[in-house]
Amino acid sequence: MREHNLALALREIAFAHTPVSRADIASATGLTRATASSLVDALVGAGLVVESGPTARPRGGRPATGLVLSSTGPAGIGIEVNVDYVAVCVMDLAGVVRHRRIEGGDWRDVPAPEALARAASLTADVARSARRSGLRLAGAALAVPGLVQAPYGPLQLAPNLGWQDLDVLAVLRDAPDLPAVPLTVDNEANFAALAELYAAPAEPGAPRSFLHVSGEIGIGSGIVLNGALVRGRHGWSGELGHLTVSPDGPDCTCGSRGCLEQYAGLDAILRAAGLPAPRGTSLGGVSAVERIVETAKTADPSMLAALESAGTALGVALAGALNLLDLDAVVLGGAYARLAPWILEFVEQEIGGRLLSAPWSAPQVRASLLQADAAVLGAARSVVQGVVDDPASWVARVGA
Amino acid sequence: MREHNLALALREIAFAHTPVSRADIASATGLTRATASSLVDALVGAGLVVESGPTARPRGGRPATGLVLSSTGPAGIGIEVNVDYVAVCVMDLAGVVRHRRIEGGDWRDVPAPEALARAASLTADVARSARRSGLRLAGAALAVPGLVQAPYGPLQLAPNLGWQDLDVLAVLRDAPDLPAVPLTVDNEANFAALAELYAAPAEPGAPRSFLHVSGEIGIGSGIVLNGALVRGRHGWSGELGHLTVSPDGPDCTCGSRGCLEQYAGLDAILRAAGLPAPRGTSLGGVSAVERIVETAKTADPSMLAALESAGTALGVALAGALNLLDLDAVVLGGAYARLAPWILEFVEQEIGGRLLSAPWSAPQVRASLLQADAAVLGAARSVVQGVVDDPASWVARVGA
DNA sequence: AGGCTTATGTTCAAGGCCTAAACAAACCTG
DNA sequence: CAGGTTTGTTTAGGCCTTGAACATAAGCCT
Repeated sequence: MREHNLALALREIAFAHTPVSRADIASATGLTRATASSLVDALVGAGLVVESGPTARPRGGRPATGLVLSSTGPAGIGIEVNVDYVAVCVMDLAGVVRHRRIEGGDWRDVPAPEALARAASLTADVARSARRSGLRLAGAALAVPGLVQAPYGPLQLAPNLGWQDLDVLAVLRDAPDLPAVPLTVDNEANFAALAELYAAPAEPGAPRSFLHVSGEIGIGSGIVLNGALVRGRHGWSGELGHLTVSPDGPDCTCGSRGCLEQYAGLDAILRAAGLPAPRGTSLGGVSAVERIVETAKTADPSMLAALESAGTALGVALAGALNLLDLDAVVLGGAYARLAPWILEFVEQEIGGRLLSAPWSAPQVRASLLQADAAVLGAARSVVQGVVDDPASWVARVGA
Repeated sequence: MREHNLALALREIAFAHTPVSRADIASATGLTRATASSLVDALVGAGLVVESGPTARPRGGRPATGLVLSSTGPAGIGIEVNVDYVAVCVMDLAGVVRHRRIEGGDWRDVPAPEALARAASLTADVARSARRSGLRLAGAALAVPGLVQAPYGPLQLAPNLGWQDLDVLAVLRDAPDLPAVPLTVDNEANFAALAELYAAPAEPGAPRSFLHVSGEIGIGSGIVLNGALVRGRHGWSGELGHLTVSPDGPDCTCGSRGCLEQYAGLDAILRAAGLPAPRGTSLGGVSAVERIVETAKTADPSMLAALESAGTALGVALAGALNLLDLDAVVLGGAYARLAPWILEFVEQEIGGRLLSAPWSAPQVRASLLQADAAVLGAARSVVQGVVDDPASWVARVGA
């Protein structure tokens, strides 16, 4: 009961981006001002919330004392190991990124323990900085590009890293210097979707359901239904790249035929435009996306045609997802956020034609608000959100 | 708090298919025996639960008094208006169908108010019978074959009934004699999935996620994620029939091309086998499914080929859904339950080849346990389940 | 400036519900 | 028939919410 009400009160403070008063919380939640006061006291005592000074009322009355999320309260660490970089960040309760490290390189042929050791070292580094800033670490979440049994299980397969059947969290935990915090792991696409979910704050109760396309080398996606990630039975949901676009289409590396990846993957786009596919997207050279964007900007006809057919294929796959799930929106993230100017039109056109309900209510299709680092941000956010969703256990942890 | 615990206790009684004791509830929920006792007293007082006599303990000790769901407590009415029949049933708390009426006929060219008036009349009929059996009606749910804004909204489109933009609940409510109970409406495919969900009782906490294919004339589906129906933004989820199987395939009635319905719909199967498509599936004549089953039993080569290609197309679409959602199982319901012997193999084969995660953990693919009346049962079940999920409001309703 | 109005936040008694422990009931075993 | 065991109830205690009164701190009006 207390547990539930603490979460209720904290959510009001978290969702509002301006300071709220105890009275606001009371009227928004239906609780008494007395109860709201008591809840807020507990939250302040646990270091989750701080008072931000009096705010004058418009037409008289005692000024309210504003409440905001503490910037010295619990913080979450996001860790992302990807093909051409390792990134780490620390996010505070309010969602502000307080520290970050990124290290480029080609991690494809590096043994997994080595890559994870590097990630652990960066993590230890930001953790020290965070502690110096007065933050208390609530946990860390690892984003990986592959199939993984979220939130604790082993990694099954990360094709682009060349990893397979590996208990990544155990390896990470064994690294020296790693701060002793709870660890979780999930697919980078899921975390990227989570980041998008919280990028544009909305009403507390507003249902938000969307699919976030998250393509770099493969094409993944994260599905958010009513504000919650759909992880699936094993945490393997969102494998958009291997949706069948045409059953007799070109062979795919997965063993199937006609997968979306063969039409709309970055390699496929470059191939279709008659350009050589660079190996990976290393920071040193010119990345695949850059290459495509540059060429598209010159209005190169074969590139524009390649993007049109990629957008069309993506639209076919997304129309399928929308027919199945009746979502509010589709968000193009990752590489597709950059390519949106050239593909959005075709994606929308295909969705308009193939989605049964489109004539009544067409879903929104838009590019992501975030940059390429959506996954790290989402990972860190997942930790922070865990505290916001269940403040009672944090209160207990601090008390002990 | 009380609200939550009442639901907790009732769920224990509902999920167990043998009588449970107050002590069982206490140990299963972690509450005290005293609290469990108090909760049970409230449930018994509200007529939701009855004691079923003492049950001896195996190794001594005081015998427990068994608790089961009351068969004279609240009951739900399910109403289904479909192309060739109108069906109504009353289900009690335990999930037993206590009364039912079905009326055949061809409702396609009948004006909507007339069909709904007929449904209302049948409903009033079973409601009287139910009251005579000592049941109290908690509500009624209407299943319709089309896009509808669940759970209260108007019907947008029911192509096979020829209905469009109609507030079905308002029409139904205006019918004379209709019992004054809360009304809801949803797609028949959603209700059929719900019926399947509760057909095979499982552990209370066990996550159950599956897609239930529900084809009669069109191909719909209901998606259950972690034991809850996914209704989507407007309640339009599960439109499996218009998933694109091949982007350049045959034109579909929906305006798109290459929809699953054009490959695996009953009409499509008959066409592919060289048989004329009967109009609808009227009870008087031989239905489309019957026709297909009969022909397939004679091992007619063109029919077998038609079923193979239907199964393959269905497999392609289902593999897409599974790649997106990572479900536990796919259940073939409606007409496809009957056709399972001839198509299951091809559906599984296609899923095995196209589902990225299949090598690690292949989802179950099976025929539905229920007959064609899954939708009515599911509709009635939705009402019953509403009471089980929120007993507190029923307790309040009875008290008032 | 002083009183009135308005709104916030706190204090305090009352009640609801859960917990823990003791107690009564009912059956089996030897 | 006594001892053991398990169920269900009773009772005292404590946590948390409620509702109302009260204190605080402004703006507004004369």
